[in-house]
Amino acid sequence: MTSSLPAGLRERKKAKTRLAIREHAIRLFEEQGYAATTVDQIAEAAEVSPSTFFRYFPTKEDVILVDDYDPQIVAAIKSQPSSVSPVTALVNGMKSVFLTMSEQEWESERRRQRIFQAVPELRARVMNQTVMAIDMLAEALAERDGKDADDLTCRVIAGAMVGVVVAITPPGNPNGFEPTDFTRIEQALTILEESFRLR
Amino acid sequence: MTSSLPAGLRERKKAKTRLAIREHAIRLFEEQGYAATTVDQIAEAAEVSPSTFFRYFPTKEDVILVDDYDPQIVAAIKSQPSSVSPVTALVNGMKSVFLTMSEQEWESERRRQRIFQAVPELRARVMNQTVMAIDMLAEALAERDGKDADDLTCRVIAGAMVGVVVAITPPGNPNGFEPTDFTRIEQALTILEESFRLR
DNA sequence: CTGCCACTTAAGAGTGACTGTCAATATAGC
DNA sequence: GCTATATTGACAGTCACTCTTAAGTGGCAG
Repeated sequence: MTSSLPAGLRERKKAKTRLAIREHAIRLFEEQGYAATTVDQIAEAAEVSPSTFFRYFPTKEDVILVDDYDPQIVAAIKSQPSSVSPVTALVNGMKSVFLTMSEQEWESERRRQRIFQAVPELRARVMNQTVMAIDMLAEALAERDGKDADDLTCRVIAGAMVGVVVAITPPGNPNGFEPTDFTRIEQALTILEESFRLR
Repeated sequence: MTSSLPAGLRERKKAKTRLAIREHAIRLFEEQGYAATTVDQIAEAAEVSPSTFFRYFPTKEDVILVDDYDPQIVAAIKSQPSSVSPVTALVNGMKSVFLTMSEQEWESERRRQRIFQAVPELRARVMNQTVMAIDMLAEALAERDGKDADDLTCRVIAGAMVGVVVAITPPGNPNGFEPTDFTRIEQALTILEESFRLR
């Protein structure tokens, strides 16, 4: 019950190597800072060659830049009936993902967030990822409501909701995203909700 | 009436060098592509040394990444009475900036946008800049309405409006931001407006 | 069990962005 | 003119990232 079904021995080895690189990378980033850590150091710690590092991650940034959660949230939104308002659907979707995370997952997420906050370069890429999420969200809303995939109103709602989340996500908090902060997001979305007449 | 008041000869020379670097850089980006253009090439074209390039622009990206407009829009918003709704204030602010731009400025802006669209790396930094603009906008709204600088409702409104603009800004259009597209943004913000009860 | 194929890896050379230092030159203020 | 300061170019060095080549390893057919 390690994870899913890594049939071949090759696949398992790859997954292990990938994980080893990421964990050593994050550890080194925490210990020495992001900029001060070289790819060579990460490769050495993970016991692979530097070129192998780049076979697993296209750039040094990507080693820490993986977001598994957005797609899960989008899926959770799609599964809700269109009788639920967009804001409620988003809040429910976020709850179903964040409130079922194990303490271990939270800890891992916290470590990543802390590094993001400290490195403007990484922050920029995370923000960009978030902006990309608007598209997915707009599509999910449209699908749920049986509208056109590029329906303008859906795009507006999706954009507004993501904008609110970004605006409220604690920029000063060095730890990023705590379960506590989640209530703040819910509160902010409620303010938006109260301003919505649509649907 | 060239621009402001470049008293010393030193200042004038600096401004000229800065402009020369930027213009040659943008021209080369258009001709050869962003990645294929080296800093050395830009420096040579602008007749300065590579080290001088980095004295004017901290990174290669920064040579094309200057946004003079956001602060102007924010200023225009602040100057409006609080009787005007946030959305209307934003639309008016954007109008006062974009509709008074000369054709030359539009052309220059189009060229930049075209390069942004083509280079994911630059897109990410622009998006990040846009997200940063939420803070400025939230502050401007709060100041205008005599509220606390970090008033939650103002942050929500600012986030939602910026989110909508980002969501609607033509991602497919290789030219980015045309006067025509501006009406689309206004339309989208109107949809949001109609959904606002606040103020 | 054995040899073959596809995939994965290490090693090394090369490119280009970016940093820091140092000396030479140009400018501004006196 | 003379001096403090600002700007510059030359140079060396680091590091992310790419590409090529050769060797190792798992999976599979004979």
